[in-house]
Amino acid sequence: MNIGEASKLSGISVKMIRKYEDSGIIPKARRNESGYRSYSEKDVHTLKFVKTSRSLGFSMKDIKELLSLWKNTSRTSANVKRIAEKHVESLEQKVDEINMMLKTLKHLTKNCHGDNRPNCPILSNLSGEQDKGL
Amino acid sequence: MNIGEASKLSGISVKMIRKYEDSGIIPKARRNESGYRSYSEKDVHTLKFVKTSRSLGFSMKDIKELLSLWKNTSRTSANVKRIAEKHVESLEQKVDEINMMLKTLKHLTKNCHGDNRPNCPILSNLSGEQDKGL
DNA sequence: ATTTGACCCTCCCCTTGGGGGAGGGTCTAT
DNA sequence: ATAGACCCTCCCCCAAGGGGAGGGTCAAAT
Repeated sequence: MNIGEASKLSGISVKMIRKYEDSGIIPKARRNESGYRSYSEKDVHTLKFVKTSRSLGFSMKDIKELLSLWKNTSRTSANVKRIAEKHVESLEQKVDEINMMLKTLKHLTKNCHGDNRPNCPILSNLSGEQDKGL
Repeated sequence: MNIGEASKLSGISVKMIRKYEDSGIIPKARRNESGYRSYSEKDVHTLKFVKTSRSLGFSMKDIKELLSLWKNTSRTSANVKRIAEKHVESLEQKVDEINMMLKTLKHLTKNCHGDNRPNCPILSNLSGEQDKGL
Protein backbone atom coordinates (compact mmCIF):
# COMPACT_ATOMS: atom_id res chain seq x y z
CA MET A 1 0.00 0.00 0.00
CA ASN A 2 1.00 3.64 -0.42
CA ILE A 3 1.84 6.02 2.39
CA GLY A 4 -1.67 7.49 2.51
CA GLU A 5 -3.29 4.21 3.39
CA ALA A 6 -0.55 3.36 5.88
CA SER A 7 -1.24 6.72 7.45
CA LYS A 8 -4.97 6.06 7.73
CA LEU A 9 -4.44 2.58 9.14
CA SER A 10 -1.79 3.62 11.65
CA GLY A 11 -3.18 6.99 12.64
CA ILE A 12 0.15 8.68 11.95
CA SER A 13 0.13 11.56 9.48
CA VAL A 14 1.84 11.18 6.13
CA LYS A 15 4.17 14.00 7.10
CA MET A 16 5.27 12.27 10.25
CA ILE A 17 5.74 8.86 8.65
CA ARG A 18 8.21 10.45 6.26
CA LYS A 19 9.87 12.35 9.10
CA TYR A 20 10.19 9.22 11.23
CA GLU A 21 11.89 7.55 8.30
CA ASP A 22 14.26 10.46 7.77
CA SER A 23 15.22 10.53 11.41
CA GLY A 24 15.86 6.80 11.51
CA ILE A 25 13.08 5.90 13.93
CA ILE A 26 11.60 3.50 11.40
CA PRO A 27 13.49 1.73 8.59
CA LYS A 28 13.52 3.20 5.11
CA ALA A 29 10.41 2.15 3.22
CA ARG A 30 10.62 0.14 0.02
CA ARG A 31 9.86 2.14 -3.12
CA ASN A 32 7.86 1.15 -6.18
CA GLU A 33 8.93 1.90 -9.77
CA SER A 34 7.79 5.53 -9.61
CA GLY A 35 9.47 6.21 -6.30
CA TYR A 36 6.39 5.91 -4.10
CA ARG A 37 6.94 4.43 -0.64
CA SER A 38 5.33 1.01 -0.28
CA TYR A 39 4.11 -0.44 3.02
CA SER A 40 3.13 -3.90 4.21
CA GLU A 41 0.81 -4.89 7.04
CA LYS A 42 3.90 -5.46 9.14
CA ASP A 43 5.06 -1.92 8.48
CA VAL A 44 1.66 -0.64 9.58
CA HIS A 45 2.00 -2.71 12.74
CA THR A 46 5.29 -0.95 13.45
CA LEU A 47 3.66 2.43 12.86
CA LYS A 48 0.87 1.52 15.24
CA PHE A 49 3.49 0.58 17.82
CA VAL A 50 4.95 4.07 17.44
CA LYS A 51 1.50 5.62 17.66
CA THR A 52 0.63 3.78 20.86
CA SER A 53 4.01 4.63 22.37
CA ARG A 54 3.53 8.31 21.57
CA SER A 55 0.09 8.21 23.17
CA LEU A 56 1.79 7.03 26.35
CA GLY A 57 4.10 10.01 26.11
CA PHE A 58 7.33 8.23 25.24
CA SER A 59 9.92 10.38 23.46
CA MET A 60 10.94 9.44 19.95
CA LYS A 61 14.34 8.48 21.33
CA ASP A 62 12.71 6.05 23.77
CA ILE A 63 10.48 4.73 21.02
CA LYS A 64 13.45 4.01 18.82
CA GLU A 65 14.87 1.92 21.63
CA LEU A 66 11.56 0.23 22.42
CA LEU A 67 11.14 -0.64 18.76
CA SER A 68 14.56 -2.24 18.58
CA LEU A 69 13.81 -4.26 21.71
CA TRP A 70 10.46 -5.26 20.29
CA LYS A 71 12.09 -6.54 17.10
CA ASN A 72 14.84 -8.28 19.05
CA THR A 73 13.50 -11.58 20.37
CA SER A 74 16.56 -12.06 22.57
CA ARG A 75 15.81 -8.87 24.48
CA THR A 76 15.40 -8.87 28.24
CA SER A 77 12.25 -7.50 29.84
CA ALA A 78 14.53 -5.73 32.35
CA ASN A 79 15.72 -3.41 29.60
CA VAL A 80 12.18 -2.61 28.54
CA LYS A 81 11.09 -2.06 32.12
CA ARG A 82 13.98 0.32 32.75
CA ILE A 83 12.86 2.58 29.93
CA ALA A 84 9.28 2.57 31.11
CA GLU A 85 10.20 3.26 34.73
CA LYS A 86 12.37 6.20 33.78
CA HIS A 87 9.49 7.55 31.75
CA VAL A 88 7.12 7.10 34.68
CA GLU A 89 9.50 9.05 36.89
CA SER A 90 9.76 11.93 34.46
CA LEU A 91 5.98 12.05 34.03
CA GLU A 92 5.52 12.06 37.80
CA GLN A 93 7.94 14.92 38.08
CA LYS A 94 6.04 16.81 35.42
CA VAL A 95 2.75 16.26 37.23
CA ASP A 96 4.29 17.49 40.47
CA GLU A 97 5.52 20.66 38.78
CA ILE A 98 2.16 21.38 37.21
CA ASN A 99 0.35 20.70 40.46
CA MET A 100 2.54 23.22 42.23
CA MET A 101 1.73 25.77 39.56
CA LEU A 102 -1.96 24.94 39.88
CA LYS A 103 -1.90 25.35 43.63
CA THR A 104 -0.55 28.88 43.32
CA LEU A 105 -2.72 29.79 40.36
CA LYS A 106 -5.92 28.59 41.99
CA HIS A 107 -5.15 30.48 45.14
CA LEU A 108 -4.54 33.65 43.16
CA THR A 109 -7.60 33.37 40.93
CA LYS A 110 -9.78 32.59 43.92
CA ASN A 111 -8.70 35.88 45.48
CA CYS A 112 -9.06 37.91 42.29
CA HIS A 113 -12.33 39.79 42.18
CA GLY A 114 -12.57 39.52 38.41
CA ASP A 115 -14.49 42.77 38.19
CA ASN A 116 -13.86 46.02 36.34
CA ARG A 117 -11.43 47.40 38.92
CA PRO A 118 -7.68 47.23 38.25
CA ASN A 119 -6.56 45.76 41.56
CA CYS A 120 -5.56 42.15 41.10
CA PRO A 121 -3.66 39.68 43.31
CA ILE A 122 -2.55 37.76 40.24
CA LEU A 123 -0.61 40.72 38.88
CA SER A 124 0.62 41.55 42.38
CA ASN A 125 2.07 38.08 42.69
CA LEU A 126 3.67 38.13 39.26
CA SER A 127 5.24 41.48 39.97
CA GLY A 128 6.88 40.03 43.04
CA GLU A 129 4.71 41.28 45.88
CA GLN A 130 4.44 38.85 48.70
CA ASP A 131 1.05 37.32 49.23
CA LYS A 132 -0.14 38.05 52.74
CA GLY A 133 -3.21 35.87 52.38
CA LEU A 134 -3.27 32.22 53.51
CA MET B 1 23.36 48.35 33.87
CA ASN B 2 24.37 46.01 31.05
CA ILE B 3 22.51 42.91 29.99
CA GLY B 4 24.69 40.60 32.06
CA GLU B 5 23.74 42.20 35.33
CA ALA B 6 20.08 42.42 34.33
CA SER B 7 20.29 38.70 33.61
CA LYS B 8 21.76 37.92 37.03
CA LEU B 9 19.24 40.07 38.84
CA SER B 10 16.23 38.76 36.91
CA GLY B 11 17.23 35.14 36.57
CA ILE B 12 16.65 35.22 32.82
CA SER B 13 19.59 34.26 30.61
CA VAL B 14 21.24 36.88 28.42
CA LYS B 15 20.21 34.87 25.39
CA MET B 16 16.58 34.89 26.37
CA ILE B 17 16.46 38.57 27.28
CA ARG B 18 17.60 39.37 23.76
CA LYS B 19 15.16 36.89 22.30
CA TYR B 20 12.26 38.32 24.31
CA GLU B 21 13.16 41.72 22.96
CA ASP B 22 13.32 40.45 19.37
CA SER B 23 9.97 38.76 19.66
CA GLY B 24 8.33 41.86 21.13
CA ILE B 25 7.54 40.42 24.55
CA ILE B 26 9.50 43.19 26.20
CA PRO B 27 10.18 46.66 24.76
CA LYS B 28 13.43 47.36 22.93
CA ALA B 29 16.16 48.23 25.41
CA ARG B 30 17.91 51.59 25.31
CA ARG B 31 21.46 51.44 23.95
CA ASN B 32 24.57 53.21 25.15
CA GLU B 33 27.11 54.84 22.83
CA SER B 34 28.78 51.57 21.94
CA GLY B 35 25.52 49.80 21.20
CA TYR B 36 25.27 47.89 24.47
CA ARG B 37 21.77 47.39 25.84
CA SER B 38 21.16 49.38 29.02
CA TYR B 39 18.70 48.38 31.74
CA SER B 40 17.13 50.18 34.69
CA GLU B 41 15.77 48.71 37.92
CA LYS B 42 12.34 49.03 36.38
CA ASP B 43 13.42 46.95 33.40
CA VAL B 44 14.72 44.30 35.77
CA HIS B 45 11.35 44.34 37.53
CA THR B 46 9.69 43.64 34.19
CA LEU B 47 12.10 40.79 33.55
CA LYS B 48 11.33 39.34 36.98
CA PHE B 49 7.64 39.55 36.15
CA VAL B 50 8.33 37.47 33.05
CA LYS B 51 10.42 35.03 35.07
CA THR B 52 7.71 34.52 37.68
CA SER B 53 5.06 34.14 34.99
CA ARG B 54 7.14 31.50 33.22
CA SER B 55 7.58 29.63 36.49
CA LEU B 56 3.79 29.44 36.71
CA GLY B 57 3.74 27.95 33.23
CA PHE B 58 2.22 30.86 31.32
CA SER B 59 3.00 30.92 27.61
CA MET B 60 4.98 33.83 26.24
CA LYS B 61 1.83 34.95 24.45
CA ASP B 62 -0.05 35.08 27.74
CA ILE B 63 2.86 36.84 29.40
CA LYS B 64 2.84 39.51 26.73
CA GLU B 65 -0.80 40.15 27.55
CA LEU B 66 -0.27 40.02 31.30
CA LEU B 67 2.58 42.50 30.97
CA SER B 68 0.46 44.94 29.04
CA LEU B 69 -2.32 44.65 31.63
CA TRP B 70 0.22 45.12 34.41
CA LYS B 71 1.51 48.31 32.80
CA ASN B 72 -2.00 49.55 32.12
CA THR B 73 -3.44 51.03 35.29
CA SER B 74 -6.91 51.22 33.76
CA ARG B 75 -7.03 47.46 33.28
CA THR B 76 -9.81 45.37 34.75
CA SER B 77 -9.02 42.45 37.02
CA ALA B 78 -11.62 40.48 35.05
CA ASN B 79 -9.28 40.46 32.06
CA VAL B 80 -6.39 39.23 34.14
CA LYS B 81 -8.49 36.59 35.79
CA ARG B 82 -9.71 35.32 32.44
CA ILE B 83 -6.16 34.64 31.28
CA ALA B 84 -5.27 32.89 34.53
CA GLU B 85 -8.39 30.76 34.50
CA LYS B 86 -7.81 29.63 30.94
CA HIS B 87 -4.29 28.70 31.92
CA VAL B 88 -5.55 26.75 34.92
CA GLU B 89 -7.90 24.83 32.65
CA SER B 90 -5.16 23.92 30.20
CA LEU B 91 -2.85 22.83 33.02
CA GLU B 92 -5.60 20.70 34.50
CA GLN B 93 -6.14 19.09 31.14
CA LYS B 94 -2.42 18.40 30.86
CA VAL B 95 -2.37 16.81 34.31
CA ASP B 96 -5.32 14.63 33.37
CA GLU B 97 -3.58 13.44 30.23
CA ILE B 98 -0.38 12.63 32.06
CA ASN B 99 -2.25 10.85 34.82
CA MET B 100 -3.97 8.66 32.26
CA MET B 101 -0.61 7.77 30.79
CA LEU B 102 0.76 7.07 34.25
CA LYS B 103 -2.13 4.80 35.11
CA THR B 104 -1.43 2.62 32.08
CA LEU B 105 2.33 2.77 32.45
CA LYS B 106 2.29 1.83 36.11
CA HIS B 107 -0.04 -1.07 35.46
CA LEU B 108 2.26 -2.32 32.72
CA THR B 109 5.51 -1.92 34.63
CA LYS B 110 3.99 -3.58 37.67
CA ASN B 111 3.26 -6.64 35.54
CA CYS B 112 6.62 -6.70 33.82
CA HIS B 113 8.99 -9.17 35.41
CA GLY B 114 12.02 -7.06 34.60
CA ASP B 115 14.25 -10.11 34.37
CA ASN B 116 16.42 -11.53 31.60
CA ARG B 117 13.57 -13.18 29.73
CA PRO B 118 12.14 -11.49 26.63
CA ASN B 119 8.45 -11.70 27.53
CA CYS B 120 7.14 -8.29 28.45
CA PRO B 121 3.62 -6.89 28.91
CA ILE B 122 4.89 -3.39 28.10
CA LEU B 123 5.92 -4.40 24.60
CA SER B 124 2.77 -6.49 24.24
CA ASN B 125 0.66 -3.47 24.99
CA LEU B 126 2.60 -1.18 22.66
CA SER B 127 2.28 -3.71 19.85
CA GLY B 128 -1.47 -3.63 20.26
CA GLU B 129 -2.20 -6.84 22.18
CA GLN B 130 -5.11 -6.49 24.53
CA ASP B 131 -4.28 -6.62 28.20
CA LYS B 132 -6.24 -9.41 29.84
CA GLY B 133 -5.14 -8.45 33.32
CA LEU B 134 -7.13 -6.11 35.56
C1' DA C 1 -7.14 9.59 -25.74
C1' DT C 2 -7.29 13.22 -22.79
C1' DT C 3 -8.33 15.60 -18.78
C1' DT C 4 -9.07 16.07 -13.91
C1' DG C 5 -8.39 15.19 -9.27
C1' DA C 6 -6.32 12.64 -5.87
C1' DC C 7 -2.05 10.99 -4.61
C1' DC C 8 2.88 11.11 -4.11
C1' DC C 9 7.67 13.19 -4.19
C1' DT C 10 11.35 16.58 -2.19
C1' DC C 11 12.50 20.85 -0.14
C1' DC C 12 11.93 24.68 2.72
C1' DC C 13 9.77 27.45 6.39
C1' DC C 14 7.11 27.92 10.94
C1' DT C 15 5.88 26.78 15.83
C1' DT C 16 7.66 27.11 21.58
C1' DG C 17 11.07 28.06 24.76
C1' DG C 18 15.07 27.42 25.12
C1' DG C 19 20.49 26.57 24.01
C1' DG C 20 25.52 26.70 21.57
C1' DG C 21 28.94 28.90 19.22
C1' DA C 22 31.40 31.88 15.53
C1' DG C 23 33.41 36.19 14.49
C1' DG C 24 34.14 40.58 15.91
C1' DG C 25 33.81 45.03 18.89
C1' DT C 26 34.41 47.23 23.79
C1' DC C 27 35.86 47.96 28.37
C1' DT C 28 38.72 47.56 32.38
C1' DA C 29 42.39 46.10 35.24
C1' DT C 30 46.96 44.94 35.43
C1' DA D 1 49.55 47.53 25.90
C1' DT D 2 47.40 43.45 26.46
C1' DA D 3 44.42 39.92 28.61
C1' DG D 4 39.99 38.63 29.94
C1' DA D 5 35.43 39.57 30.55
C1' DC D 6 31.67 41.56 28.39
C1' DC D 7 28.79 42.76 24.56
C1' DC D 8 27.08 42.66 19.64
C1' DT D 9 24.78 40.10 15.52
C1' DC D 10 24.00 36.02 13.00
C1' DC D 11 23.43 31.34 12.31
C1' DC D 12 22.57 26.52 13.82
C1' DC D 13 20.42 23.01 17.04
C1' DC D 14 16.69 20.37 20.05
C1' DA D 15 11.47 18.05 20.27
C1' DA D 16 7.42 16.74 17.60
C1' DG D 17 4.88 18.27 14.94
C1' DG D 18 2.58 21.38 10.86
C1' DG D 19 1.99 24.21 6.22
C1' DG D 20 2.75 24.78 1.63
C1' DA D 21 5.37 25.25 -3.01
C1' DG D 22 6.54 23.06 -7.21
C1' DG D 23 6.40 19.09 -9.75
C1' DG D 24 5.61 13.89 -10.99
C1' DT D 25 2.07 9.80 -11.21
C1' DC D 26 -2.10 7.27 -11.40
C1' DA D 27 -6.89 6.17 -12.22
C1' DA D 28 -11.41 7.19 -13.45
C1' DA D 29 -14.63 9.81 -16.22
C1' DT D 30 -15.45 11.89 -20.40
